[in-house]
Amino acid sequence: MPRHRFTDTRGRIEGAAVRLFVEKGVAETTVRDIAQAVGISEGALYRHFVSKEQLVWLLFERHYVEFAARLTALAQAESSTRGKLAAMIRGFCLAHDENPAIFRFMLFVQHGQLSRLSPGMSTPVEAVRTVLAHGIAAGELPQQDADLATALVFGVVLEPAQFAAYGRGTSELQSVSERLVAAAWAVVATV
Amino acid sequence: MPRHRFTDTRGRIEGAAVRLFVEKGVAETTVRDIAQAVGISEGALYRHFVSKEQLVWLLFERHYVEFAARLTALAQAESSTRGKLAAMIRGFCLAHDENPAIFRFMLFVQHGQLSRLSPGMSTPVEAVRTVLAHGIAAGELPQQDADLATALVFGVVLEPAQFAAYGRGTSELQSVSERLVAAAWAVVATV
Amino acid sequence: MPRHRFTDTRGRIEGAAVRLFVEKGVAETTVRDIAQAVGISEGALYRHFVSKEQLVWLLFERHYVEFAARLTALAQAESSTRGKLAAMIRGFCLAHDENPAIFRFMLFVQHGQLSRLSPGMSTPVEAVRTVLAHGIAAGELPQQDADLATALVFGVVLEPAQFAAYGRGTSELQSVSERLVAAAWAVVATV
Amino acid sequence: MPRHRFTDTRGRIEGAAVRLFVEKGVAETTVRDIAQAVGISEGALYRHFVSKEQLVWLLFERHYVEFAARLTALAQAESSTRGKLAAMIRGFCLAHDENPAIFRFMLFVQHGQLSRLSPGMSTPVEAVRTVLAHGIAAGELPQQDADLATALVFGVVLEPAQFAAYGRGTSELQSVSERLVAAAWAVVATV
DNA sequence: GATGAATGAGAATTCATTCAT
DNA sequence: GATGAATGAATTCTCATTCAT
Repeated sequence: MPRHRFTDTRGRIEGAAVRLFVEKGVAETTVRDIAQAVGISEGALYRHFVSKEQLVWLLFERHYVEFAARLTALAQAESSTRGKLAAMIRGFCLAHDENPAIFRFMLFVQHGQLSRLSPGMSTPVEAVRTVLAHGIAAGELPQQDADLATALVFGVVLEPAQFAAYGRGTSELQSVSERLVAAAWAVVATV
Repeated sequence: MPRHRFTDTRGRIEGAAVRLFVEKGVAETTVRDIAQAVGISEGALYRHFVSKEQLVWLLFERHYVEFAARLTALAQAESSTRGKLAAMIRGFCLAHDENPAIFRFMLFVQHGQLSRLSPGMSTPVEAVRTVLAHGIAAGELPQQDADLATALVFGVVLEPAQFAAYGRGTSELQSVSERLVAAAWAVVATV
Repeated sequence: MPRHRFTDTRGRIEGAAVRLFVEKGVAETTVRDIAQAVGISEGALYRHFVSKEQLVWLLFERHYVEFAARLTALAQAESSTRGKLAAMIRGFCLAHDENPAIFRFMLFVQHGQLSRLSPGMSTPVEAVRTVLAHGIAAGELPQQDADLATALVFGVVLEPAQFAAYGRGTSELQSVSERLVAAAWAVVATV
Repeated sequence: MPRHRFTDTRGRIEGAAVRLFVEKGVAETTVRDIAQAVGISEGALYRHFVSKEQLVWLLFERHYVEFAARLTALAQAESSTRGKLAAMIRGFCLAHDENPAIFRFMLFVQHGQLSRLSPGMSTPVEAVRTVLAHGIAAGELPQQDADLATALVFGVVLEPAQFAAYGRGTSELQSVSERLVAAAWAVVATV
């Protein structure tokens, strides 16, 4: 029975950490920053996390894997390549708007975490690439390099998110999700 | 203009710094790392740069401004919006292939520097946005939000560069530049 | 006298502490280490001991005093100096083999504690020294410095224990106790 | 050219460290303690040593190996086992009196460094054991376990050193070296 | 211009101890 | 008696920067 049954210190640490990592960068965020944001001592953090490094990795890995699964599920609910791609793009927009900090942390701030992913692990990149590669093989998309196609789709959805973070354009993506769906399709259908 | 024709310590510092900043991140690169890469002492670095911060800023600002000017010049040499955009995309690819480290440093690594740009300063973003806004005003492009259009164009060119950096797809962009030109056009012409 | 016949948490703490102190050193053993070894929480330890320091002192002092008394009793049961010394050496060997961890803790690990002993307190060193000093005074041993003689006797019995701890020679001392008796006698009889 | 050509900061750090390690123990000596004793900042220490751990190891290993070589050389200059042993005992006494702090650090304070010695490395223990084993094989000493004989010889010389450190008996060993030589011989000749 | 030892302000981490439950 | 989160002081170590030579 925790001292404060309803405080959820661990969750508050995670929230503060993601927010600070996005705001200032991982290296620029000190353990003290996080502790102060949560309102606990620095030492207390170490009851919940082994190290700052582990905290970064945990946050990244969990959200990255969850988001990959989410994208995959969205794609599987559709039958056509176009439908799958559209569903995924909308999934990106939704995820961004639900929690822009986590979205940005996972997709921009990574801080070298990508190289720690174990080879077989499913990632958002793999999720999108799988759909596109199948679409190309099935003739639903023109013949093209699947990696490049994947990069273009990611660019179409990530760069508006990046712009949003810098105050250019809308701060939420769902209002432009159909535009992004159209752009993503255009980019892979037009070779 | 090198200080000493054959040593050009300053240039070697800049080169090593950009490379290390891109490889490991700015915060993760120590002054000692840079000095060792160049083969000089740490103290000697301060003959050439006031501080690490100033070095980062100098590198960023110079290349960012130069690149903006380059893009603007490329656009001005063309008359149609389509021509201008195509020229700029090819300019992106060329700049990337000339020096991927500088390209990445300027467009990915530097985010902390963006806020230091003085308001009126011309940037790559402004260069592209200007062309697109004119195209929209002139009816050469469908009515749309210029910021979003700019983001999409940037996504189309930056994400393949990002993928290249992670070893996905080609390492140079010029081989796919016409594909990127087509994608960029598709993304702004298809609303 | 155990507090609870079947749990005896206090005894288990003491046992685990001695073992860990010997294995890793006092400073290197954390309260958490001890608590984990016993299977209780860190806080619970403080129900039984005021502080880590007090635990160390308690363990040391109790065993040190007990062992001194034991040696004295063994000596008193003999009449000749040779008999007294032999009995004490056998007592060392027996004590070592009964519980090598306590033996080592008391005689090797504790050096910081020695200075806390109150001046008049009887110690193993005093026990041996008393016997030797009497033997010298009574002419049963050649004239010599009693402190040095005591040191030599201790060396003869402690160093084999030290070697045993490092896996050199036998792990128990009783199998060589007569050899040690002979060596101890040789060392004080041969000047 | 060092800033202070004649300051020998590194040597002063080593001296202060050995002294403090012996006085207070390795774990109880902080990097700050050492820095203050030398009169430099904590950070400055790290220009000379990679870590506290490395400093401990360096000090231990260097002196341990040197002392082993010294003992071996002393033994080799003699022909009989008795002569070799006597020379080594005198070598122990000399080394102790030259620098009691280093002697104690190397032979008592070790702090787990012993386990880091590479298997083939020559040590003081090996030096003594080799002489004794040869003496036994050559019939110059009675048949006996060489490890136990080595332990006894070490006990005869180390325990007086230990007593000296605690203020019992003489503070220097050379005044009793012939007594220790006799004791050492008695201990291995009397089985 | 160059060197590299030295500084001093943190940074991450550890740990004995406390205390609300 | 027991729990384990929390504290706060210390500890090891890092690093941009300075400066005597």
